[in-house]
Amino acid sequence: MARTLDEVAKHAGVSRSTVSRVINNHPNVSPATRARVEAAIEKCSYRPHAVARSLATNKTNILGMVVPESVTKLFTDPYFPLMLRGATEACNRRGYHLILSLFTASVDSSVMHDRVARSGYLDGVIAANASLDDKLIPSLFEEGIPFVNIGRHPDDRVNYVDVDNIGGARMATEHLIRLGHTRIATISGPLDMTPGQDRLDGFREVMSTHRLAVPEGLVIEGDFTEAGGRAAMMRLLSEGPTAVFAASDSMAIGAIKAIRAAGLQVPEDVAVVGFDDIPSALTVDPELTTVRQPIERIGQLAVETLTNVIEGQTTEGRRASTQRFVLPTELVVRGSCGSR
Amino acid sequence: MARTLDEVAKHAGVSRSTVSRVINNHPNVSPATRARVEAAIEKCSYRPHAVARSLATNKTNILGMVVPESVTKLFTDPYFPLMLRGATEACNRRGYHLILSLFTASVDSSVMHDRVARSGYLDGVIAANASLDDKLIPSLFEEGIPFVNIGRHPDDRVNYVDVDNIGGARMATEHLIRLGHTRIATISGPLDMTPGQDRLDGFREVMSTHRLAVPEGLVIEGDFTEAGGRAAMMRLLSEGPTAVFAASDSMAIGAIKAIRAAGLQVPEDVAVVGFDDIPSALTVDPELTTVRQPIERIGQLAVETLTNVIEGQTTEGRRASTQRFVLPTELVVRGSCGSR
DNA sequence: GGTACGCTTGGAAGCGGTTCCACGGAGGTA
DNA sequence: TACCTCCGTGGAACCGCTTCCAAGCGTACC
Repeated sequence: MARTLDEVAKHAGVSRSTVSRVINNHPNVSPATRARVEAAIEKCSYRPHAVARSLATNKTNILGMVVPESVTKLFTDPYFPLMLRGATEACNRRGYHLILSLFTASVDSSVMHDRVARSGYLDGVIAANASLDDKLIPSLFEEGIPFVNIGRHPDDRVNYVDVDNIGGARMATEHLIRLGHTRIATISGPLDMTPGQDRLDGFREVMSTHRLAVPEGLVIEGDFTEAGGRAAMMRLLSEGPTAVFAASDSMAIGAIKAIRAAGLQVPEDVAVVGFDDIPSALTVDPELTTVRQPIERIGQLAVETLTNVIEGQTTEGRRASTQRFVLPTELVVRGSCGSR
Repeated sequence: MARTLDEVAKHAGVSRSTVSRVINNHPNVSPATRARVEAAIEKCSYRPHAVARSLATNKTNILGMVVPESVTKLFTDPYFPLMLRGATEACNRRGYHLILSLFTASVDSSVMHDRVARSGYLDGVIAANASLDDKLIPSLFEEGIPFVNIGRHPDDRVNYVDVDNIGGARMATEHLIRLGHTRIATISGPLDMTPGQDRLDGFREVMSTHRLAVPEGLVIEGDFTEAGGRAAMMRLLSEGPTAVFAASDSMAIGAIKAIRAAGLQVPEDVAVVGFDDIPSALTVDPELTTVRQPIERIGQLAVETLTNVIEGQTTEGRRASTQRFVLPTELVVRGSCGSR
């Protein structure tokens, strides 16, 4: 029941410095002393006081996962739990804790920024899809807190982990074209978020390569939610597309419902392709053709990258170069595009 | 850019005790001094060092949300993000941080227990649906860490927040009986989890009240997942039920797919009722009749209860009585039960 | 046999706050 | 006027750990 180093030291008949050395695996402790101290630690069932240790070392082993307000409303999308599970898994392996901060309307965002950037508890921060103009990133720079963004960022000091959104959108669009569609609509993500932009860019690029027109009316900006996808699809239907590429599975599911509600069939009348490959892509009928991104891996990689940065910073002294990763995406063909 | 109390004190021409008093709103500071100190704080854009403060006060303002391994695999179910969003929202309002711990197979659970119960960082812990025999709860008692469980717990020292699972199951079952069904099957949750038990109990109770038989073959234990629900339903079909009560929406969705795969119709051949009212209850066709539980509110209430316990403990000196809350559930009738 | 070096170990000074205690001065009462 | 009280403030101890520094000792080499 000993709670402090001193008590353990007394039990072992050594000084508290020595106990500290044993705990931290310093090399210069004689085997005999080490054994004695370890026995005392065991006997006292002693655990070091993490806060005191943090104060002395200036390291907490706590990371922050920050979800900006613009993204908090999407938090129920299966994307987040999956990403979080990857992140916590990596934290477990690396011996870090993860503080989850969702920006909510109930608290002023400047207060939240302070709590994240200046709490003093965080060794580093993962920004979950901070949009390009989010004030979070400047405030992290200002406080000098190491961080990794999920999603690309133009500032070349920003470490990030992203998926190949453009490539994924290309594959989806190519696939629809290959199936013979020429009048293809798209429901994009929010265009102030990089995945929204990139998936639209990939779509436009392929359409243009194939010299297919993309009239104004065939592009509608969605919000990544099912309701948004449904609403967008209702408007698109009047334009008579034979296929639609939705920039998220949730929106694709909404689109399918809108198509059905209009008395049309998927994929016979309108083919649908989504993006993400969330579990409900298999729930919907017909099963959704979609672009799979390695969501759980993103969370893992973000944590791994961040901890590398943190630890490299202290051991190497100088700041290593910016870390950036782009993970591949993959087309998963199922029933909603009508290819079988 | 002052980082310490001393620097601020120097700027203001006072001692660091006085600065500390200003920051903590101690009454005995003259208005003039207070103003001078506040100006200095502002000018230095000083923030107290949270870790140092925690060491001195023995309070971190950090809560832990612990998800046992048995539950981590369910983490992608929309239940968790919703509950988490409620919890983080309450944390934001109350000025706490939330550390999220998912027990994962990659790290030994005894290590995880230590990291939760003995990290020294946590003022309190929320156990997310710890099963009755989970070793987490004893180890929290042992360490004397205040905690709240989500889900009832028989130990009468345990604070908990739960929903009326029994009542919800009763409503669902009553509804099916009211529609004329007599051969009603159920896919229960895991019976080592209290929601699994309670929803089954509510079902059995109503069936027995109405003197309806529940042969062995009409009760199958599921695992709260869609795949589990599907597998369970495939077995149930050979028993020829006309209705099924699934103890979670995910399982209900799986059941619907199994029913369809067998060439039958929902609700014409088999009526289906779920539990939870997750968003995809509206995605599935037909929309799912289900029992709504206030998921986000559970997370909020858990945090509120926990912080009350923590703060009551320090201010009142003596431990207040056990805190327990059971939130009501509500039947939401949609298409899958055939009532319209 | 003496010196130098290296390995162990203990002591003490932090890390950046909070808080107890004591002290000086002002105000109130006898 | 003398004494007591209370308020505002500074000093110092303390929270529990890490780590620098110095000292003691044994060994090896000259």
